[in-house]
Amino acid sequence: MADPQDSTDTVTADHVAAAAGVSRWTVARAFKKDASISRQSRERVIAAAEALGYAPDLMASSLASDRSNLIALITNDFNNPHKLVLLERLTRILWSRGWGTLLVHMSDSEDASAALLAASQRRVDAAVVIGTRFDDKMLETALGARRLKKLVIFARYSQNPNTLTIACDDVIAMRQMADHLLERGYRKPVFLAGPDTQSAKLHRKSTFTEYWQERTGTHVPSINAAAYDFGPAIDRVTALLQDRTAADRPDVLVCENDIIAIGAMDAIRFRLGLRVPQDIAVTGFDDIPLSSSPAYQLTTYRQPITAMAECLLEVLEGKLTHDVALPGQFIARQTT
Amino acid sequence: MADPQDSTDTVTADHVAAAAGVSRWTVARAFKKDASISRQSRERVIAAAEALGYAPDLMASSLASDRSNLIALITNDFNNPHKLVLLERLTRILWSRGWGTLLVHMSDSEDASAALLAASQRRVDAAVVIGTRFDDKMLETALGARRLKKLVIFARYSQNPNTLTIACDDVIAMRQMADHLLERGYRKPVFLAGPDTQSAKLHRKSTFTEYWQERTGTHVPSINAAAYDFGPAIDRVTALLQDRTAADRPDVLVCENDIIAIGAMDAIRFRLGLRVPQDIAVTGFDDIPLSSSPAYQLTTYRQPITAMAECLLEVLEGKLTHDVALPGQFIARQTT
DNA sequence: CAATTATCTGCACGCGCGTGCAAGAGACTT
DNA sequence: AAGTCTCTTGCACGCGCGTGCAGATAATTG
Repeated sequence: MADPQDSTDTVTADHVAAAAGVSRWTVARAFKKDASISRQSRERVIAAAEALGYAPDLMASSLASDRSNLIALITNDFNNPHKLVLLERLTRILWSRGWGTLLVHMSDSEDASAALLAASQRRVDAAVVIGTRFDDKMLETALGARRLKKLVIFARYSQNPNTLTIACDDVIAMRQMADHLLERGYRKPVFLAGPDTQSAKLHRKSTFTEYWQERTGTHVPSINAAAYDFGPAIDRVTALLQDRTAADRPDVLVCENDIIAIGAMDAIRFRLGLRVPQDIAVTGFDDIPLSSSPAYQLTTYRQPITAMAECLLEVLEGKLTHDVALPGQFIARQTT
Repeated sequence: MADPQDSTDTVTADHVAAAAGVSRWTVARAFKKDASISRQSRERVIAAAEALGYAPDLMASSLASDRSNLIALITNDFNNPHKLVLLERLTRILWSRGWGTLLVHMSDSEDASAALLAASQRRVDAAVVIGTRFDDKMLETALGARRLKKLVIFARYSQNPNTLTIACDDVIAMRQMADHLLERGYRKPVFLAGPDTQSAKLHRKSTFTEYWQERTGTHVPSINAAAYDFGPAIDRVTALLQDRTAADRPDVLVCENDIIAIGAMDAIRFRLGLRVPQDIAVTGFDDIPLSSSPAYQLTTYRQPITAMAECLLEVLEGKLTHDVALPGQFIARQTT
């Protein structure tokens, strides 16, 4: 056993053990919940630890066990402010339960494998892909090349059987949205989606169009913005509407998310000089902070992020092993 | 030495060593830049590693050396979309150079110590406090209680001598802003700052007011929003302006950052029914994506984030040991 | 060709802690 | 009081790799 009295500045469990008059392993037990240790030993150890400023080294702990308590948060879509909300909620909740979060950027599917590799080199217990645009090929890469204990798709759907999906229930959401629009008298919607991905399932679009068809017997045309960002949305909506007469226009733009909806509103107001909702109504999805600002007042749907994060915790703890889709909250504002 | 032939699925350097017919240490050298190793051994090792799917375990590596190549990114202000830009840039650049980024949430200065503790328990090589609101007391806690090898304040100023500051040069920026406003004929500015922190130096405000005083001999009144968010900014600006006559109003609101400026614009337009810039001009700081949208077209100042991130790398590599303030880029749009 | 130098390789030891087991200390029964 | 059970504690070993040095090999020189 190393001499705990030496003059290095790092305090290890050995130092605390010596100070408390117990063995190193008892020190470890004092810091472990539900460990078999007497109350008085634990108190003595904790007191000694505080006096010395000791805290267990999680890195060494990870090496010895094989849990790192580290989660890789993987995202590539940094244009959408909603990501900030998701990141905030996830990091806060995960850290409070003892999980560390490694933020990983993944711009294209080429460096997806690099990102996953880097994460696995740090022994992450799970990788969480956050509501991002990706194709299933990328997921295959992720699951194949490197052993990742778990891969969770958060706030998005995946049809890959080896992943776990935690998302908002888009079916409930979009039906509620459609009901709301029908009730308000809208009859000619156009669906504005993000970029056309190969395989990530666009539940929102398919649910809305199918349900609308079912209720009204009419087809819903759809268009795509080149990216999940307001700029491309502005361009696409301007292109769609600029040469149309009032009779020829859709009466509502149903957008896949808020950031695109905001682009759509900007196009309607500033490029075409029309009014929302009098000339064209708009709906979004996510309820980003900006959507409640007086400039937009967007009718949208809020994802149950906190509940989703709680689910993630259960998945990480192994208590939950199946996909989850949770209902969120419809929010009617001034754009419909 | 453990038998490399056993059936566990984790591939260690021992397995690769056996496959390549060299020792474990030669394997390590093959993965280390500038290591003393012959070209052919390196090639043989790399080939064997690829065949086996080996990648060095960074966690074990951290334990053995005492560099973790991990950086804690600490932030508390998740309302400002600018944070997303900063996070994106930092994670991308840091990961590409081999640093991992741990995202840490720090809501109040109470759990600041918890956050720093958690980070130090993971042996981070440095903590980077990102452009966040904080007081120096919190920094003291951070530096005192836990050994952190380095503490870098990013995109913000600190007067604590034990930290390193990497920021945009607010003095150059705000003088340029003032010159621009004077040139356009504005004479009655009000400065809109964020919440009043005890000690974080508000360079932007003091620079602007002092320089304005110097050039015009007139005093610049200033007000504070309750948070760095558009909601509180709307309230504060509405309160400031609602009962004033045109003659009694400021002619320009100089805002500490874009998100506050956007709140100010919303207040001017939607609460007071006035026009920007005809009735009141507005300026911001940061050039967040929304500022270039047709709805705002905000005159602002872009921080040199990439250059700042490069500086951070040099600090992490120990090549740079003093504070840095870099000039950004003034961007004139339609709000002045 | 021997001697010198430059280049490359192997190894003992340790980083700080977890796992699983076995021994010790009490508490309780008959 | 001896035996049984429960609670608590100590320990050998290993997690995968880095450090610093010494020995081995190759390259160079006179």
